[in-house]
Amino acid sequence: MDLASAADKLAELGHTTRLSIFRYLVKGGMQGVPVGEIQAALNVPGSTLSHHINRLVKVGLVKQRRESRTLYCVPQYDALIGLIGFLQEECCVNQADEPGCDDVLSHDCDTACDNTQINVN
Amino acid sequence: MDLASAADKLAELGHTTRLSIFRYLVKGGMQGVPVGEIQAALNVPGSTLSHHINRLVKVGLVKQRRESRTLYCVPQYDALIGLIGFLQEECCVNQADEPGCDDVLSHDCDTACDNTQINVN
DNA sequence: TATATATTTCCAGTACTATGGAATTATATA
DNA sequence: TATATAATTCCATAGTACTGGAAATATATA
Repeated sequence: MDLASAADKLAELGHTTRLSIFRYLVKGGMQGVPVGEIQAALNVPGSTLSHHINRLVKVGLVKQRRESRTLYCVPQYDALIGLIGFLQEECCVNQADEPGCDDVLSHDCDTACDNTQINVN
Repeated sequence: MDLASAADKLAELGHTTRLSIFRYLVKGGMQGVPVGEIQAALNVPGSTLSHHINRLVKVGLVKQRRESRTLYCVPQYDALIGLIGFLQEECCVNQADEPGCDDVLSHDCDTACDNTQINVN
């Protein structure tokens, strides 16, 4: 992922309502959640919600699937994974031979199988 | 990290100039980078740069240390790690017994020691 | 003290974002 | 066709962000 599209995604997630929407969609799973259910759960007026969902769709974090009158919103895991990957590779693992974030990020791996030293670089 | 402060950090990283600044600081390492060096490297007017750096400082992604006339900007890895952790835990690992992002995110761990099945939940 | 360097704060203009009621579109059903 | 449901688009208003020149602050040195 390039810097510009990473910034776009970060900006859209950088709003409490939209971040809440995305989190709710993830909890709902891959089959998707109807707009109306999000509206009831998060208590956001319809038009406001629609604007926010549209922004998430525009940057590829959410896709929509219509089933008769109901629009299902589906979180795009790949987009988020790509974003996390950008942050880890471009903004975390550190090119100056210093610890950076590697120690903390590889922590789960180390404790899960504490035999090999993993070099993330 | 709670949702509100995650959103704050995401919003500040969601701007190409600020994301470039943060990435440049990470490349520079933990000793920090003078404001003037960032200005020369990214070719941003001083006052504009100062505004952007201040926003990164306000949400805890950057700290500053003065050494005589020079202000060094230091990236705060912990803040970014916390943010990545929030995204992984709240928006990626999936509560509905579906694959979610786990398969992709645990890939490095699995290949590093392909003996145990790691349960991220 | 006068001057130079490093950076910020002040200020103002322009642009974009957020919000939500009202009207509209899409679809289903009586 | 008339009515109901699901969600969007239209529209206007208010607020916030972005930008950068000019003036101010902080510090060092001649």
